[in-house]
Amino acid sequence: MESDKSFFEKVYEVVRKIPPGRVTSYGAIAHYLGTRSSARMVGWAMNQSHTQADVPAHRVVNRKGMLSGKHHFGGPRVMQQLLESEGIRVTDDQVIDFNKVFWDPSLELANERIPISVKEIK
DNA sequence: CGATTGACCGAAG
DNA sequence: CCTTCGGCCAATC
Repeated sequence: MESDKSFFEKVYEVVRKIPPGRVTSYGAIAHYLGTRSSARMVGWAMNQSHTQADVPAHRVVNRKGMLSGKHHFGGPRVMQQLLESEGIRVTDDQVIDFNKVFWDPSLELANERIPISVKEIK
């Protein structure tokens, strides 16, 4: 079972499954892992994500769709460029149409079917 | 070992 | 919309 894997490893695994042109939030990942309240740990996992490979951390933003961790990519421009390169519109450190590009692991991975879930963001 | 910090979230005022 | 607060847990000081 996944019990062998650390919390961080689970986070990395989910992040790797984020399809191009999509983004998710720390809370969504935390919720998917069953630790909704530990969204901060997801952030910490991303901080250590540099130790892992193929972890598109740029597809993970906070619940507002803001590029909160852009400074951790080696430059404040890197994250935005990576997202725009995937077709995601970013303006002023915020993802445009966040509700449309939002990818919720607890929904997409649970059913393993067609993506695109129009989730309402407050 | 105690206190602080952190790529967060949600509720309350 | 804003700020403040509590919670959660690991890494760092």
